[in-house]
Amino acid sequence: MAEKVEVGAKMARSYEVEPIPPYSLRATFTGTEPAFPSVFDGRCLWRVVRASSGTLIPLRVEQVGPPDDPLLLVEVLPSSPPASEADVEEALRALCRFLCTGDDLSSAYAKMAADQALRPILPYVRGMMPWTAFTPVEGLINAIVFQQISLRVAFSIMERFVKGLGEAIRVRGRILYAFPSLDAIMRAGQDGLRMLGLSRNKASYILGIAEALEEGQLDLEALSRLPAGRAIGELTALRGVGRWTAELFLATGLKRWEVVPADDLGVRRAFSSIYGLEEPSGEAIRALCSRWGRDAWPIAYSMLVWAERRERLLKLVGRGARILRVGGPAGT
DNA sequence: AGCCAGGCTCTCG
DNA sequence: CGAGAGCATGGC
Repeated sequence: MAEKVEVGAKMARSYEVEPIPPYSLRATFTGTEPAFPSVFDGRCLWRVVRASSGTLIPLRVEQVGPPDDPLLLVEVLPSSPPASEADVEEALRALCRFLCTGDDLSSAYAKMAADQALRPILPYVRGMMPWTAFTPVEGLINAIVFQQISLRVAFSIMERFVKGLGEAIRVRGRILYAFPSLDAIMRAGQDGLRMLGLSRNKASYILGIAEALEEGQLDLEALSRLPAGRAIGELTALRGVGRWTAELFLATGLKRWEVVPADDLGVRRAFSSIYGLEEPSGEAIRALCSRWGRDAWPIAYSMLVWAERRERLLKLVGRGARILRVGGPAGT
């Protein structure tokens, strides 16, 4: 321990990461924010990583190259205790997984280009990586918090949850938060969680999951090795986890991209408007996605973002000017 | 004001 | 079994 004190105490260390192009941090996070405590300020992504040693490691990431020749500058900000080499390596690995720097979307793009309805979307989503949770645990808790309520509300509750239970770190004149530990969540208990805006049900779901994780009855990483169907089965056995939650978790928490939360309201809206389907069922969407294999979630996510963005645009235009209608379902 | 929002569980018939 | 109520907060 002692010899590491002077190494990282004051000086920030920085690293370079070369993502697989095309890659755009800005396209990935503007309009589609990461869940708190990951923060994107328009230029940099800020995040505190909890290493398995327990050390909290604050990171700052900035993209310096263009999407087709991308380079990420990662700064390991000073912390106390200072991060060891092993801590830093672990933090960088987690960061790259989160940022999808090693994920090649070229086959997803090829499939979109070959699809009449998706080809026009492609230029708008190139370089945007699928929304991802920083860790599996975070992904599962996010998915539970996101149930039913609007994204706006869900994000604000996540922020209260993290600020209420996660460690705060002051760095570069900013306050960053670590995602709450399982201990902190369990200490908060039912009442503590409810105070943060969670419903009775969601508070108890999250407590149940935290306990199962702590006692080793639940191993989220182990689900990575199961076929998707079996993983969904294991997950839905948990109280508070239905099919939607299990699928969203697999796609965003474990990056099982052959899985799409097909019953999701936003996904259904996207498939409806882009393919001109009327109230498509989850099964209809699954059928369409199944031919995309592991590109299913990146493609569905692209559709989701584009449809949402277009909706917002139409709403905006609708207020002032005349609408020039382009494509979409023949709605009356 | 009241309803809906990126669901799930519990209850009841 | 299928249908319905209740739930947290924020926006419209």
